[in-house]
Amino acid sequence: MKNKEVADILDEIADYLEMQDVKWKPQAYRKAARNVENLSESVEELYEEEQLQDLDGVGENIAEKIIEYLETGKLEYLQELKQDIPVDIEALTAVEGLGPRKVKEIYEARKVTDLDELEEAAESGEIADIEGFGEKTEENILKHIEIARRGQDRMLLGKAYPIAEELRSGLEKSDNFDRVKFVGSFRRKRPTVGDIDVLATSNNPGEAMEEFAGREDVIEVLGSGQTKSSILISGDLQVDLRIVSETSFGAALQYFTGSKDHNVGLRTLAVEKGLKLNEYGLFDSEENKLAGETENSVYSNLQLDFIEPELRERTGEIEAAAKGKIPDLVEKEDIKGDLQMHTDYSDGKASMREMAEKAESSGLEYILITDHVKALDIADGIDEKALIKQAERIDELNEELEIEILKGIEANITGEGLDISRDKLKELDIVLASLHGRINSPTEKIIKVFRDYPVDIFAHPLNRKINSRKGLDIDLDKIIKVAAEEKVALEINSQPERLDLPWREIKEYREDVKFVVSTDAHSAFELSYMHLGVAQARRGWCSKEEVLNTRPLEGLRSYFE
DNA sequence: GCCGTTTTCGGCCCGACTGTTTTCAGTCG
Repeated sequence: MKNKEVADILDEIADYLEMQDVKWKPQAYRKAARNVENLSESVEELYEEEQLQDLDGVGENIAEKIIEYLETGKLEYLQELKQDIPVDIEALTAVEGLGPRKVKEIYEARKVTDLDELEEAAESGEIADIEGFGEKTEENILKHIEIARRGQDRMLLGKAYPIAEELRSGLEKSDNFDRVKFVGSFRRKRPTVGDIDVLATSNNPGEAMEEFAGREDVIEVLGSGQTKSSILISGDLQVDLRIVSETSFGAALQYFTGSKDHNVGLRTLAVEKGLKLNEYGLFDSEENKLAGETENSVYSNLQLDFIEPELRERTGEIEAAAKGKIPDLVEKEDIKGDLQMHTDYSDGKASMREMAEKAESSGLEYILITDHVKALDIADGIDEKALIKQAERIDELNEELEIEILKGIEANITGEGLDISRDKLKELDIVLASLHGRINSPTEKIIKVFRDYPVDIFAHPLNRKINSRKGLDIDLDKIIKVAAEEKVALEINSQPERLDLPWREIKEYREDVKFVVSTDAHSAFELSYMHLGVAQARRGWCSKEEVLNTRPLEGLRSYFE
């Protein structure tokens, strides 16, 4: 899968063209880059099937360049562009406030090509002297160069959540704020967020902005105006606040939630209908406002069903909404049980009782205990003897507690099969299998395990870790075909750094296979991650029917039998 | 460079904010 790689190349071309003040081409390259990046299949596949030009924004020229890069690993055109202005464009534009044009001017005036040279030039006062630059720009460069150097990863959604909630409760308590809503990728529940966007209404915009910029956790105020402010809070997390009027709150909510591509699609549709859509509302050709107070009114006036924020990624949601084909998405309240968690029998921190009581208090009807098998060296696993003891303990707790505790295990897919015997598995209610290390020909091994063992759930299928580990290179088409035949459900793992199966794959396969959403909790607190997994199921267009643990216990059992 | 049931040529999103300017360009989202 070289989608990200190809997208980066196209973005780099756009940067260089922008430096040279070329018109329109940069946008064309960026559009193509976004569409390659957002592909659900691999760009290599499109190339092999000679379908690159079917992609919106990819014409003859860009297709040729993609082909050259895929075939040779290089791109002559980009090399040439680089020769004219040999700078590390990616690193330099990562400095807040520096874009391609300024990078070019700094290069031409001071021969700065990378972050070290930039720092040197700024420290010795050589930047402020460049025409069009000044003291402030130089200061800002010095202030932001360290952040650029750290090459910040986007923050995990699960990590941003508590920060965002605290922020919201603070703003909601204040008299300066009336309505407070999250927008942007946080509202769309993308697995990672670049910043947190907040939309608000206020009777006192000036004071509201002042209060926002004066918060205790503010490290730096990046900008502050009448309607828009940006701050940097602890952990290098940027928070943007926009204050809008009550009458256009819905339109602003729609606009700032994005995604950008979704909005482009909506605006195009508006234009086709002779209307105009912006962050202030939906207008007809005489500038009469047709909608804007609520988000719903914007969609309904475009003759569209309401589109949930999680779906707004331009993967066909606008077309579906026009035909009334948006699925009724699964909700966290639909979830009746949690089918992966670890206890102090293996590497979990809490006892079974603690886990069960916490799950019960959050309204679940059943849980599945899935400690690791001992053979797995990454965790302090459970052996067969302890498994018997655990089963007895589960029986005891089931006598005592309302919630039903099911017996399970997370078995490891090894080179030879599973690291636990078939006989042992038969004594369990539900069996999870997963991959941890790397093995040779994983696709075949996984399929063999599905065929040979009574596996019910394939846990965290790609075994990816966001920002640190790429997913396994496995053939999901083949695996899911067998999973469907053997009634193996695919897990949507709710751990913030996993969120695996990822949403694009969920969307692609949701008609072929069933899913379960589980927390994989290793502590009682982590049981609260369920909403993160549900959000990814929603991003994957899943309805309640496609998620097995929305069923009451009997329904779940009957599926796996 | 891409795209088109109004076009194969002429459009391509645009407003807020900052810093540097005396009216605007660059950046960001």
